[in-house]
Amino acid sequence: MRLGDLEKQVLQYLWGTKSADAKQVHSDLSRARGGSLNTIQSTLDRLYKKGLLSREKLGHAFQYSPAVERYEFVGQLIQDVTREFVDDENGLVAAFTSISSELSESQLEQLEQLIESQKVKRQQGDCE
Amino acid sequence: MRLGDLEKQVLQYLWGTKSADAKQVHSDLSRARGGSLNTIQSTLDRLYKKGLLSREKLGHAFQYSPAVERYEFVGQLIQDVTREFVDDENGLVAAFTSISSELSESQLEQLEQLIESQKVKRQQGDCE
DNA sequence: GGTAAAAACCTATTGACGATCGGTTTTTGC
DNA sequence: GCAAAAACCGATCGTCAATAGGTTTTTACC
Repeated sequence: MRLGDLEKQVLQYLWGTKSADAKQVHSDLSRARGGSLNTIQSTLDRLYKKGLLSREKLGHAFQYSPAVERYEFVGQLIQDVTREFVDDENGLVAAFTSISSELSESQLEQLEQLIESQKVKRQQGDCE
Repeated sequence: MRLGDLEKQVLQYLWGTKSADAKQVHSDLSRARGGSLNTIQSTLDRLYKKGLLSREKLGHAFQYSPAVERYEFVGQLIQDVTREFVDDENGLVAAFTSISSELSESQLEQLEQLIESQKVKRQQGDCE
């Protein structure tokens, strides 16, 4: 999934506001960077076609909102990039090893809890 | 850091063999996909200029080898992609949350140990 | 030391793709 | 129905990877 700079900005914007039409996005983003409404429109359209945004006719214009949860998406990208460069099953863990030294105390703490709760979740009812 | 398909293949190849010259890379990779020696040469050169390979004149030809450790590199990519889409400090952890459900039992185990050893490492001598 | 082969290097050309925007069609509201 | 707004189409530009031909440089051997 290749995203250009503007696409990223727009996506970020929508993660922040949850929902907006082209005009809104343009008026907020163009403040800092200029560009025409059309550019924003086709960027929104591109993101929509990539499945990253959903849209709905609300009155006159399309109302766009993120179709993917922010951290879901980043998680997906992480898995993509891992699979892309690592064959074996434990590549993610290996890559994480090299990251671990740069994590803060509290991040380590959070991760530990995350893992713990994941393990608990599996012991009791392995639903779905 | 944008890498094309061939660049990835070459990088993977060199992570596997540790060191090779253009001719070797070409003869091994072209078996499956064809392409000229020149293509491999400029791909190696591009990767070298990106800092992903190092090279050394060995006899006549350049001997290329990875300048980055495989999992270091993937770890870097993970951090890049995280920073790119997440502002706050805990983005990586949040993204990891969405990944955690897809991890195997043993992967969770490994991560837990990794975190534990990292914590221990910090308690005793917080060197450098 | 001159010459032929090999390697490095330079330089297009092609193909994707994002960014940008002009122009046309469709929709909407009065 | 008509004017304004929005959607849609298409063209151009810039970037960059892939590819490979051609030229220069290096190497090795006689």
